[in-house]
Amino acid sequence: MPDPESITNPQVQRTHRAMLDAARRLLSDNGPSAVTHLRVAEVSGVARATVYRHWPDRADILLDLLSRSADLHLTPPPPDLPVTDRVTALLRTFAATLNGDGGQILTAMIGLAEWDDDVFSALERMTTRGPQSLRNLLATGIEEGSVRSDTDVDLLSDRLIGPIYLRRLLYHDEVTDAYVDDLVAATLGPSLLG
Amino acid sequence: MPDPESITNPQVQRTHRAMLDAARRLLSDNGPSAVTHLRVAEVSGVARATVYRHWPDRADILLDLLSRSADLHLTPPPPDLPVTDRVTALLRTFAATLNGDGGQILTAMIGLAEWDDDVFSALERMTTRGPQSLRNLLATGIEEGSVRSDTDVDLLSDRLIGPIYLRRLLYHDEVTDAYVDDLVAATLGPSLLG
DNA sequence: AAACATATGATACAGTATGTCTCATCTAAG
DNA sequence: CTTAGATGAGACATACTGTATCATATGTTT
Repeated sequence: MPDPESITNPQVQRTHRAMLDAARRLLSDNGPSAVTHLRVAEVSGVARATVYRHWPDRADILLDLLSRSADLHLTPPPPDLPVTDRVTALLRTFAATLNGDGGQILTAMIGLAEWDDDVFSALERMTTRGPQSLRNLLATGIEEGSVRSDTDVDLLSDRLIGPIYLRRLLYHDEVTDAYVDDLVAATLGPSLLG
Repeated sequence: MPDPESITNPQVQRTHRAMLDAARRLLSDNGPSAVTHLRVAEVSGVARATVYRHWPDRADILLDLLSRSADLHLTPPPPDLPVTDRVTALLRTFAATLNGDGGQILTAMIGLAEWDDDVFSALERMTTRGPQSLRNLLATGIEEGSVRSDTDVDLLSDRLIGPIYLRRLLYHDEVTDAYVDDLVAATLGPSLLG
């Protein structure tokens, strides 16, 4: 059985990567229920026993896969722009990730996290890092005066991210840049009038 | 095999209901993957063959269960109140449903709809009725002048519902009345200043 | 009340999936 | 070269899946 944390053996790295790639494809094509030891073995070409050696429990495969993919790429943009523009840029990259593979992975995690605490922990790590950088950005805006000072930062973050999630996860609509622009304008715009 | 649409036979009604109750409990306790013919038969006390007679495919059980539960109770409140108060009342009942069983069922549907078109159709019916009554309410507000006329109704609906979904589905936090109140105040409040 | 139609229960059956084990072979590292 | 560890191939028992059969129970009709 290979060491789960620091894998130095290149043979182990190869098989592990091949199996994870297969699991990723299975998840993307057929959903979480398709990610089993048997099917991962079939798709990856690795022996079934080896899949069990790496992940004794079926949920471990998904958790490993999801933990590695749990990056929504909500990196803060360069600080030489107005806050509202930086917020827009941040949310655009976030929406782009949701439109791509991130949306499916997030969907899978939401469906599993309700009944699996480990998946929920991974989901929590995945969904707190992004909003945090957004909150920092909004806090900067409040200091600058470009965002209303009586606005709750946490709620404001929810109001910017919530509609984007809604559109992707429930409506299965692509989140366009125009949608993000309108959302930011409607949410942060009126503050300039106060 | 019983007629799926108009069941008049009381015997069929009994077994069908018993099996659906078992499926509901299994879904709530252990998630969609636990809703199988075998386990529904065990929990309900019905013979396994009978479960197959009612739903030949495993997904049909969930789809039947989800379609019946797909009511988010987004009923419009009495029209003798200001629009913003009616919006608040509407969203409060919506949040209450999400806090209860509706949240788990919706979570299950989101996780399945990504890879099952039939579930997505059911999800679509479930998530369009509610926003529609909200949109009608917001349109009334625009006519009255209590909501900014330059606001896109669809976007405004998303901005009110999105954060509520976000809080329940991703954060697993209870959506309190206070949260709804703050959300409505922040979203519709500034319009009064314009 | 009797006769008919249908749904259910119980069981059997083959096929497949799951989880564990063994051992020969292969790979990596000293 | 030698040794430790990982993999491949297969066996094995168990459980789950999907279908079929037939006796029994239930509902409907005359």
